[in-house]
Parts: sequence; C-alpha cells; structure tokens
Amino acid sequence: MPVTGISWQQAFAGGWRGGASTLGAVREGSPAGNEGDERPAGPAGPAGLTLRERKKLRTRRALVEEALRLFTEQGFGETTLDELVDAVEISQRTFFRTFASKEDVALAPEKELWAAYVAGIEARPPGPGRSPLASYQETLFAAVREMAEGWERRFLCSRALCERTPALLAHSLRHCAEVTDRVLHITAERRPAAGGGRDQELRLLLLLELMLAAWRWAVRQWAAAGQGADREALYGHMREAFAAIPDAAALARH
Amino acid sequence: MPVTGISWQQAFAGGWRGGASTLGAVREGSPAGNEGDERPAGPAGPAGLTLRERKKLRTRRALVEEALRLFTEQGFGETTLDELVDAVEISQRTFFRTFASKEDVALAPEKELWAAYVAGIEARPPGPGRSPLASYQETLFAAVREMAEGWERRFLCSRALCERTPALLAHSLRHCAEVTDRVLHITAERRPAAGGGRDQELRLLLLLELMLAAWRWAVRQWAAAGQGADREALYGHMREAFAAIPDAAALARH
DNA sequence: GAAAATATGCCAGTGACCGGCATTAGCTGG
DNA sequence: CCAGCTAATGCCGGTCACTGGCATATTTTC
Repeated sequence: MPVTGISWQQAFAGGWRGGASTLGAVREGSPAGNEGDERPAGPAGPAGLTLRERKKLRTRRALVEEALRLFTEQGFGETTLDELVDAVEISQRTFFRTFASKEDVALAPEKELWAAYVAGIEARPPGPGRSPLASYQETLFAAVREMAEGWERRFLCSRALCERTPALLAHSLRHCAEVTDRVLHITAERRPAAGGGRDQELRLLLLLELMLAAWRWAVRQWAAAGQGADREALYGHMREAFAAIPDAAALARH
Repeated sequence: MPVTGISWQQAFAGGWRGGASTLGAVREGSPAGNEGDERPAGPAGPAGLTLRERKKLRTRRALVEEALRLFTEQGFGETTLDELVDAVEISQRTFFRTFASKEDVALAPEKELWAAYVAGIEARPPGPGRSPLASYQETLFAAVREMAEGWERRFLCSRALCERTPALLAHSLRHCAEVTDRVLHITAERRPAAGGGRDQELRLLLLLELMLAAWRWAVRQWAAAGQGADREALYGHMREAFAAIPDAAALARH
C-alpha cells in the first residue's frame, strides 16, 4: 500500500451540487441557453431528470470520485479497472458505456470545464468592439465560475495525476487541441464574408493558443500551491498569466 | 484490403542518408558538438558505428518504413503489431526494445526533428542582442535543414496518420510539450542571475508556445498540400506562419 | 579462440477494451 | 395495478498491446 503525500480524508470533504450540466460526455440536445425545468410529460425529478438519468449521473459521479481517489492513492497505472468497478459495484461493461477509456474518467473534471467553455463561446458572440483575446479570456473566467461546488478539488486531483502520468497528459493535451479546433470553427463561421480569410484565422489561432498557454501555466502554479488552493487563488494565477501576454507580445515584435 | 488515396510506390521512393543522428530514442553520451569520427579502439564502421549499432539502426529504420507503410495503407488501429514485426521479421520482444510503444514508431520522424531542435538549442546560445523568438525560429529552421534525405516523406506520412488517429495526435502533443519543458529549462539555466525570474520565464514560455502554434499551423498547411510537398514548401509555410506572429502580437496589446 | 557483454527469440501472463446475448429495471398506455 | 416496450446492465469470451523471465545466438574484448 504505497501512500502519497496528500491525505485523502482532508482532500475529499466536499460534495456535488445539482446542476444538470454533466450527464454524458457531450451535452444533451438542448441547443445552449433555454434551461427551463418543464418537460412535456413523464416523470421529471427534482432536477428535471428522469430516474434513469439521475441514476446514470450518480454512478458517473461515483466513478469519478472513486477513480480520483484510487489513482491518487496508488497511481494510475497501478490501479486496475477491476479494482475501480468493484469499488463502485458495477461491471466493466457499464464502465465503458459511461467513459470511453480509463484515462477519460481521470480527466472528467477537465472535460467538464472545456465543455462549459465551448458552450460559452457558442452562447455569446463577442461584441463588435471587443478584442477577441479579451473575449476568450472572459469566457474562460465565466466557465470556471459556473463549475459546480467541489469542482476545484476534483480538478486539482486530476491535474496532479496528469503531471505524474504521461498517458494522462497526452489525453489532456489532445482534448485541449480539439477544443481549440472547435472554438476556431465557431468563430470562423461567424465572420463568413469578413476580411482577412486565412490570415485572420491564423491570427485568431495564435491568440487562442497564447491564452491556452497562459492558462496551462496558471493551472500549474495553482496546483503547485498544494491542497489549500481554492478557486480565488486560481483567478489570481489566471490574472497574472493573462497580464503577461501583452508583455510577451511586445517581445514578439522584433 | 482498404486502399487510401496515396499510392505507396510513388510515396516511398527515397532512401536514407547516413548520419549517426538517430540510433536510439535519446542521443548517445556525446555532450553536443564534437562530432568527430575517431574512437579509442574497437571496430568502427563507415559511419563511426560498431557492427551491432549499425544492425540495430537497420532494423529500426526498417521498422519505421514498414510501420508507416502498413499504417497508411490499412490504418493504425487496424494494423496489429504482429503484422508489423512479421513483415520486418523480428519478434515482438525486439520491437519493444527498440520502441516504447506502437505509437512511438509512427512518430519517429517527428521525434527525430525535435531531438535535433533540442540539440540545436543546447549547442548555440543566442547572441546577446538577439530576440529569443527569432533565435527559437532560426534553430527550428536549422533542425529541419539537417534532417536526412527522405525525411519529409516520412514526416508527412506520420503527420497524415496523426490527423486520422487520435491516439497518435495525443502522443505527438505530449512529446511537443516535453520538448517545450526541456527548452525552457535549458534557457532558464543559462540566465542564473538575470533579472525577471518567474515573470521572465513565463514570457519565454509564451513566446515558445506561440512559435510552436505557428509551426503546427505551417505543418498542417504543408500536409494539406498533398504528396507533392517538398521541403522548400515547408519553409514557405513556416515563413508565412512566423510572419503572422507580430500581427497577432499587435492584437494582443489591447 | 575463450570469456564477457549484449541482443534476440520464445513463452506465458496481465490488463484494457469490445461485441454478443440474456436479464433486469424503468417507462408508457390501459 | 398490470402488460408491453425500451433501454441499461451484467456476464462471457475474445483480441491485442505490453512485460518479465530465461535460454540461445551474436558481437566484442582480451
């Protein structure tokens, strides 16, 4: 029984808040916005979900919780899927219908954030006078803000695992790249006849990747601070990292 | 037998050039620079390598060649390791002593480039008046320039596979991130008492990631051009992407 | 040419992941 | 409250990437 630095009991004291924002890996049909509680008919529970959906959510959350616990305690590679599914009392088959891979469950908190980010980009088009970079940044702040209670604990666990486990880092970076692509597609479709074309898209790509690099740095600093890191501290690191972007940009103009 | 767009015969006509730059995944002990042919004793072949080393290099190259062929012909996931090792007539065990994973062999051309890049960063410290971004860019040009003949063909195959296969993309991005870390460490160690500290490092990180984003864009454009893409075309895309960096930087200064 | 150092092949085992099928649990109309 | 439908789940067997151990073969060294 190898023991890592962080005590589990103190790291995992929080709970989950309601919010129907994370049923599956991808959001349900609702086309962003329009979050009413009503349904035409059928038994809709407290959160506007059927029993089946709530049950699925429960096992999904239990899986994430147990996975983060086991992986941080004994390591990602050292934990078998059988251990995990036994702890949650489901079959392997069910696990793979809930998550695409062993890595997926460890990165759930991160995927949650990026899903909210993409939704935010889709929801509010930037005002006419707004700088695209500022708009990207504000949307990221908003996405963090709307994460459920206890998210920061899970996210920090996930991040710590990424730094220990190359396979997780790889998956994380790929997902981030996919988000980049999606965001770029969305913004590109909005300016159909706007000037620039390819060049403009390249510039937007560079701005977005600049922000993502700053974000990754901020998260690293945050995670390095240890278990006492709360969300306010993350905002601080983000502000610091984003503030460095103009400085770096100045250096980039020969 | 599924057939992809590119005919194999026409895609794979080139050969390998000598150059002892890719024996193992990591370079041998020689501390950069100092590339003489002499050895104290022992049977040193034409390229300054022993028989054993040359043999290993041969199977390594054959593996890359066959892997790229099979993967592009029938897909990465659809090709089993047994097929590959049978084609090269070695055992699985030997494969895993040569490459760390199935993904690794498909990404060999990319790793080769980044190894040369890191070596270049280590070899020549930037002059006192040089902009760090310009220095990063020149080193990347130099790394591409020193790749062996036929590298562009292999690299393009590898890239095309990355875009088809999520697992390969993930591995590629992770390796790129590791290179980023290493480069940053090297440059950080060089300025031990130089001003700035954390802030300066963050700015360097942002510049480096900016260049890497531009590089990835350039490679994408290059690969999109299809099989007729030669190295000169890559330089063109790189110049275009790098030229966009100052423009994007201007947008990043509110 | 013998001894030491390495490389290779074979084999058996582990663990992630997937398709198929029977069973169960939740939903729907009477 | 009960049949009929849909969908989630569990079980089973199979594939395939990857690993450690050990015997064999090849290269290097003396």
